[in-house]
Amino acid sequence: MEKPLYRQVISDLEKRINHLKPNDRLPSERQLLIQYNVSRNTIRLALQDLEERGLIYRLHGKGTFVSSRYLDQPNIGEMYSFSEEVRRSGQKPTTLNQSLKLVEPNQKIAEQLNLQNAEKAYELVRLRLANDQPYIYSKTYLPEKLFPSLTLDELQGVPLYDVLKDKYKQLGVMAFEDVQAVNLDKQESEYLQEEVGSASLKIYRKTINEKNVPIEFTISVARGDKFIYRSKQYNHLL
Amino acid sequence: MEKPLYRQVISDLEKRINHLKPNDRLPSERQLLIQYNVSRNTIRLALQDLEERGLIYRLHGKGTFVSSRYLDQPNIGEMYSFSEEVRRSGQKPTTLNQSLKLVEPNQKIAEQLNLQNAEKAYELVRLRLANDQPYIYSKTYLPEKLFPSLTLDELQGVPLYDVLKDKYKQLGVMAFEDVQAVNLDKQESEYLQEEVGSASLKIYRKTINEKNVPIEFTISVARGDKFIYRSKQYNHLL
DNA sequence: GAGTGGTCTAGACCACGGT
DNA sequence: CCGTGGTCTAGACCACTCC
Repeated sequence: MEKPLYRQVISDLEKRINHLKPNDRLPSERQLLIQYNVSRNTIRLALQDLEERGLIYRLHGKGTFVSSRYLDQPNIGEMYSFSEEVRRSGQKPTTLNQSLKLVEPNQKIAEQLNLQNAEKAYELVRLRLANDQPYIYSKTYLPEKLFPSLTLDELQGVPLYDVLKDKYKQLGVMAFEDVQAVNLDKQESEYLQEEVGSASLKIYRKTINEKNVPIEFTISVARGDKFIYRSKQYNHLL
Repeated sequence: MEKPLYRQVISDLEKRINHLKPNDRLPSERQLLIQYNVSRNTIRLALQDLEERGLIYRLHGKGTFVSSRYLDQPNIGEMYSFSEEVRRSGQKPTTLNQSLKLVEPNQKIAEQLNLQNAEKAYELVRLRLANDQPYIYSKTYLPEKLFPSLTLDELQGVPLYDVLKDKYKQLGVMAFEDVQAVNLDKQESEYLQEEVGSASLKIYRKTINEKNVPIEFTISVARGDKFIYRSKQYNHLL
């Protein structure tokens, strides 16, 4: 059970790219298919992956080039880790796990997690602070099927993703996020210690594993005056 | 000069998806290649695009399915392709180019565009609408150095990025975006025909070319009740 | 076993950029 | 003109899911 060919090509090209400088040219697709002894389709699968992830860019009629990445903020475009971000900015992150309950998901959540009939989900409520000031209030839903007998205890002091990965062998490989501006309602304003009506960010995130199965769905509310959502977009349509 | 086959398949499949419900199953790839009379490769190119954009998901051995949406409202996303996104959701996009002026940039903008001393920048003010309703009010700054003698005329009816690319040979390969929630001030509320104080999204975008030179900086304000910012995050730790 | 998506081959022609 | 990436074909076998 070998790794797919195009995955091997990706790994090798990544190494080669690390030894190159931004805007250096890579060998042409026809040269690469000889070097790796694979078909052009396989080369293009690999290059497409590298392009999507922003390591290279291609110019029709000219060639394939190394992107100038890592030049600005290093963490954007990657999966978001609140604690790491806060620490990076020199502040102290705190996570208050407020409750963990097994619940009957409403229709919207069941849809997001692809739950059938009466399948249940854990609801984890958290409040996240930086330097003891509230930043984000969030509710995370986890399919019971994938995480049987989850307890609040095992989540204390450990990043959620680590528990999902190490204990339950569920690794998130991609996340879709929708960001919306909303005015805070009464309950949210109490948690975030901010006035009712203040602008804040509502973030919906669905994380999937390598088999495209949803492993987590989170709805967060973040203080608008303190929180900035950053992302990176690549060529494709530009 | 036809649209590529797989693009036509994408357009058609998007229409079909709009008439389906989340988690509905699409025909198999082998059924689709008969329906469209193309090769499997072409079908897979189309499906891959739809999957990347989060419209569908595929499960090995099971099939291809319609993704669930986070929110009920028709979602418009992706700053950099407003017109396409709007068209995609079956609405009519309009762009009102309100003014184009050569200005002395303030410090923040000069910083973002790497402008020296007295170098100037064009300020392009635009209002973007879907079905004649205002969605986004934006100010775009373009270095005069890169786009000498830009005129409002040449921007009419053409996507901005096309003009930058075709006439000035400036191709954006990457964009950094910061998204923040703000309460609308008086002027913004007039443009967007929304109440003062309503939550809205403020989006700062810097686009760079293949040489890592900033070619554009845009500050946008988008109606919070209509606009959703969508992005995808990867786990780079694999 | 039948049907699905995932990987892979060996060709072909087109569109674009530069000489 | 040649070399580049972009599109496309018609096959093949593998890995997974469900019955």
